[in-house]
Amino acid sequence: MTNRKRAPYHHGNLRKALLAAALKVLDKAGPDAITIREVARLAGVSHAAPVNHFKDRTALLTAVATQLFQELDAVIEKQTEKTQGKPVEKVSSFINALIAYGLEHPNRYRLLWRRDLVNNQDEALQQAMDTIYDKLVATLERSTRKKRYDKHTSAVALWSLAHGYVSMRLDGNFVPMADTITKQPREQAIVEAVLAALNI
Amino acid sequence: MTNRKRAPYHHGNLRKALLAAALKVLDKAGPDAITIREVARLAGVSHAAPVNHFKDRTALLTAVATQLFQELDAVIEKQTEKTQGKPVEKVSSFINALIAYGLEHPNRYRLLWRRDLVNNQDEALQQAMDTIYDKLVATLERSTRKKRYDKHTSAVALWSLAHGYVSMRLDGNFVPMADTITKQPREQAIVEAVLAALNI
DNA sequence: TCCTATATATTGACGCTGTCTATATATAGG
DNA sequence: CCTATATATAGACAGCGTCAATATATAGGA
Repeated sequence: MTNRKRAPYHHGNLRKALLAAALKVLDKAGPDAITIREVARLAGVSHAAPVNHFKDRTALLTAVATQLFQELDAVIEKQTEKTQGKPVEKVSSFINALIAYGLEHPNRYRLLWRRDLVNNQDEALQQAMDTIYDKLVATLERSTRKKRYDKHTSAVALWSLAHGYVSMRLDGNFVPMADTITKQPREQAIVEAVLAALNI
Repeated sequence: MTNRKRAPYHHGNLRKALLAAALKVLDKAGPDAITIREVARLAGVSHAAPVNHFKDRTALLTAVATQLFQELDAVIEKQTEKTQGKPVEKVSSFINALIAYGLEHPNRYRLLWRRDLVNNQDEALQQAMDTIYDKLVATLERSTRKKRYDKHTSAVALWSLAHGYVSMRLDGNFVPMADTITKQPREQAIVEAVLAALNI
């Protein structure tokens, strides 16, 4: 009857230390730079110590990604909560928070979508992702205006737009510029356009 | 005065063979599976032979990516050429061709946007990418309807939407389904919605 | 308090990788 | 024919993930 949550034996809390080290490496050098041996070094343990907490590299990255999805959820929650007004304002806040998170934390955002690096069957990971998507759909449902498309089409459109935009920005494919007609920041213009098209 | 284009000495045309092998590995196992040693094995040469044609792994992947961008350009060109009608039809064809390519060639599409694996300063690569984007902007310019947003905002919106949608689909985040209101395939609905919002 | 089962950590090994150096060989062009 | 050059090989090195064997610290029952 050992309790996983209690401080462990030798290191103190190696699991937490490894996650912290992985996050540090991630922010500095990107997803591929997270190696078992490097995080072990940063935590001050041998290269084989992490296996007691993460069975392989994929498990470590899955845990990091799960944590980041929860962080993203919290950030979005905070932004949408303080937004007053019509449902469209809530949805707008949601999408803008998603975009802002990606631009502020490039490598964290990159890991979120490197599905080849994580265990996609992991329940905690799936739940963390689903939570966010479900909240978007729920927010869309608050809008009572007559829609041309169903709620999932709207969610997919907004999510795709935001994800595509952030991805391209992080890849350096387009620079942040204002629209020459509306004078808005480009990302604001495209989100607004899609919200209007969907009649949110 | 040697001519790079002529058949080389020992292998015949190792450069071409390496690129073909890399493409084969890519389709089967994804970008990360392309290793110098594996493509050398497939080409029947020693592990150090490729260095004469690609100075390192990044150079090899850059060449593959450049080739794929050219392939994508050709596919889009073919689709838009045979599309008759209003400018909006041309733009629609362009975006649909982009989406179709991604869904048909998942690993090729993935490599295109793995900027960490290629040399982003490579001129041929940049040119191949720019060619495609420039064609989208040029196609948008054919439309004479009064726009709410400038051509780059429109291009960014459409490109982001398509890229985000394909990325999420390839990650298995949403399944292909019809919109329950319009009965259209989801990707058709979202592209149509954005085209309408942009007044193309 | 001691004893033992278990959780945790270390050491060393294996095969894989990219890349470098030294060496070998085939071809081109004078 | 001869030499410079392009191309290919063989071997080495460090870093990686992972596994097996071993060591050690802790928990909980006797």
